[in-house]
Amino acid sequence: MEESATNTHPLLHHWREAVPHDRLAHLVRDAARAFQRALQLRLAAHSIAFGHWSFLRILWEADGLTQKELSVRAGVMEPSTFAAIKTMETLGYVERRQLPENRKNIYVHLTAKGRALKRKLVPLAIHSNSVAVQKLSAKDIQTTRKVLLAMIENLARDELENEGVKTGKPLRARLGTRAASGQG
Amino acid sequence: MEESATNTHPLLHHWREAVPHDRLAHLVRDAARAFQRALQLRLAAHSIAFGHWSFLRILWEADGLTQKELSVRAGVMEPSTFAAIKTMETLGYVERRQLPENRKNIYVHLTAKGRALKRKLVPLAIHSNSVAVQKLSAKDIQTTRKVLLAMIENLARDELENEGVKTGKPLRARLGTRAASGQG
DNA sequence: GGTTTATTCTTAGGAGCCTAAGATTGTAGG
DNA sequence: CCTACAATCTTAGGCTCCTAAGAATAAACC
Repeated sequence: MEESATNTHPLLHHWREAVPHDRLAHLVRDAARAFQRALQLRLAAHSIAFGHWSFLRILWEADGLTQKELSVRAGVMEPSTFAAIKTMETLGYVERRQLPENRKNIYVHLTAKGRALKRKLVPLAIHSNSVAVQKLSAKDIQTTRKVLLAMIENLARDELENEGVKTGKPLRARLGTRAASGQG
Repeated sequence: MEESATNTHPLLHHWREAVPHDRLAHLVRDAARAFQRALQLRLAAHSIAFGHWSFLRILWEADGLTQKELSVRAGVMEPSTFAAIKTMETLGYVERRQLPENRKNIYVHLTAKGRALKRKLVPLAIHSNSVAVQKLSAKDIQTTRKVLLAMIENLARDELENEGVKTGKPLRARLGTRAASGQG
């Protein structure tokens, strides 16, 4: 490739032609970054961190969840949630409350300020998604959704199965029950 | 959702049912993380950092590239490449060389040690990919590839078009020429 | 030739996510 | 009750990637 066509965005590089069979992971990765950049740029115009978006969206639908529940729904580990929620508390988007009946759990509640963001932010996400799916058929999108979901499940299942068979570290049984059924 | 089914891997949470139309970005994101986890676990058994993998693979195919060229091919920014290559140099996988004809460029060359990793590491990636595509038809995979690529291009094009129209920061023209043609 | 501009590498600092391990609180069993 | 275990939050530190800005070099222009 000595052509060196007009250089564009890094993410656009040479996907167009060189797509051997083992590049699927790269493609998914690049797509994820493209999505993140797109939304991040729009959120930045409102001074919202990308990492807060996921939690805001969950809380708009279900206020008062614990950090643990937020972690599960956002698909991230507890420390990630903890850091994000702490910052969001500082920014005045949420409050962290304890109940006398269970002082272990921290219940996260939106403030009026946090609730008000919904109206501003949701359209940004919708727009990003619209941009992404331009000129693509609903059928192909649906197939992609199915494939992505299946890959997530395939990889998660494999990880669970390989639990104790690690060459290096023991890794402990940190993933809980092995409930991955089959295909969806 | 007070059900609290047997808790599984965070990435598996509630994708199965709740997939409204604006969750495509999430799905792509989760898939990317699943891929990363899968490969990372296997690479860790050989004490290879996930972030080095991309560069090793590029160098196996094209040794002696500059850091800039590596950045473009890996789809990351220069500082990311710089940090990775520096570490890889410390680990003895690559050497950084300068030529008298152009003292600005740094040419990155694999060492014997770096070259030897190929035999060990490539099978790991192939296996990860095989796991991911289990039970999926070649046709659906192909569609997914097409859709992901189109989304990357759609989002990149949009970013370029919105270049100067930022509400917040000027953002400068850091993306170079606006070469995004049309559809692929 | 000398000044401006562009390219490339580098430094500095931050966001988002992770694992490992500690602290606290709740639960179960003897 | 009191110990052992489990669940949740928290701390500490690391990895990957980013933007912004500085430094060095090359290329372009007058």
